[in-house]
Amino acid sequence: MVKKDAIELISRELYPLPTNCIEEFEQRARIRSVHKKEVVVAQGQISNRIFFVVEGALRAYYLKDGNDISDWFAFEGEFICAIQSYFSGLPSPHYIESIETSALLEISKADIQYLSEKYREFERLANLVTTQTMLRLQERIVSLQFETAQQKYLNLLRQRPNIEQRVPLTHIASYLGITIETLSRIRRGK
Amino acid sequence: MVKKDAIELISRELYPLPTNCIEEFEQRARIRSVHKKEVVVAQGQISNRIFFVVEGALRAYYLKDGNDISDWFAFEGEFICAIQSYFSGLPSPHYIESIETSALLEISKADIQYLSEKYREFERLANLVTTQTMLRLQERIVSLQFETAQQKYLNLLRQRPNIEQRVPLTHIASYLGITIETLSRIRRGK
DNA sequence: CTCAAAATTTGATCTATATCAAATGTTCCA
DNA sequence: TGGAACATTTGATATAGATCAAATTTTGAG
Repeated sequence: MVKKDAIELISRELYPLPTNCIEEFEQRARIRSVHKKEVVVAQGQISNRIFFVVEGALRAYYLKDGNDISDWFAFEGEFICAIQSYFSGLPSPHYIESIETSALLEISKADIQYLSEKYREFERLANLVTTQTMLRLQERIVSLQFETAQQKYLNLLRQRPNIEQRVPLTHIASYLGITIETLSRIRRGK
Repeated sequence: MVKKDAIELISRELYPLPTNCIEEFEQRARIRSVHKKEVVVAQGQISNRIFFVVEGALRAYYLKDGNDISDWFAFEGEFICAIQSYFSGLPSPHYIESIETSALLEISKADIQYLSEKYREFERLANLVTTQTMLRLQERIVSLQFETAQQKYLNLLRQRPNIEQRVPLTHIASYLGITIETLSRIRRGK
């Protein structure tokens, strides 16, 4: 069963959870299938959910002066959420949308709080996800701060070697803070 | 006494800690005075310490092609650490240095782990710091990703209205990902 | 399959910001 | 307290990457 498998995967890969915790996790989480381009969180919405990508790919993006700017990608085995809304309880500046037909494990903040309260291991797992996210954001800042368009592109390819097979170049360009035209020219030259 | 005051401030502002926890925290943390420009963490060093700024100001920076690039500022009431080294246990790419004569509350990862294990409240406090750091990094990415030099500067001033009184412009410029000359010209025009 | 819509590439400019250089202004310690 | 070291400003020029425009390629709904 997909749900149990996903939770066991999380437990195995991130932080081992005791059996009862896994069971309660299973009761409170749900599996959700989304088709390509489906919007999972809309801008302006208050979202208190975290999504774990079981299968497929999603992205978070926001609009700046009408332009679609990608801010985060999540593939199998990764988490995604409307980070600002989730932690502040305010409307999300981000959209979250699937890039491919995907299967998600979805869980609410209330359930995360309940499980964290009850199981210390769960709390630790949740905090591990936060810490890893923080470190990933830190890396990205360094990349955005002073690298050339080409360096940022090569950097991304190093971290996510097959992103080009799964994500349209438009999204990759905005994620890197450059235009599609510039990305295209960089790719030609390499 | 400075140490106790600092810890009580943390407990009050971030997450209330029980009395015994405060006492043990006090036993395990230490107050450290540093003079202006003192290097608290050097690049290449493995640092497993977190610093809370009781008084003064510090910055984290790294060298890229010989250029000094500021990456994080911490003032009274804020935390700073060599984030990558702290969490990975590997040598730090960052330096941490004081910008002013400062007083720091210093605590090691081992002590944080001990206190987190023993006191759930402490663990929650530590995770709160991580979460807030993550959100701050997220904001910064948005700013670096597609804003003009001027927008980034005004943004920073909005978040930290009196940073110019305390931090040399060189450091502000590199923090924003722009040159000192550009920063100077932006300032003239506003 | 077909064809319109969307994505990507290519080309010709433009511009914000970098780079290089030098003139002030400020700091601080011997 | 004088001056060397450092920080900031100002000016002249160069350039990476943006913008605008259009051609080509890919995609996917019917």
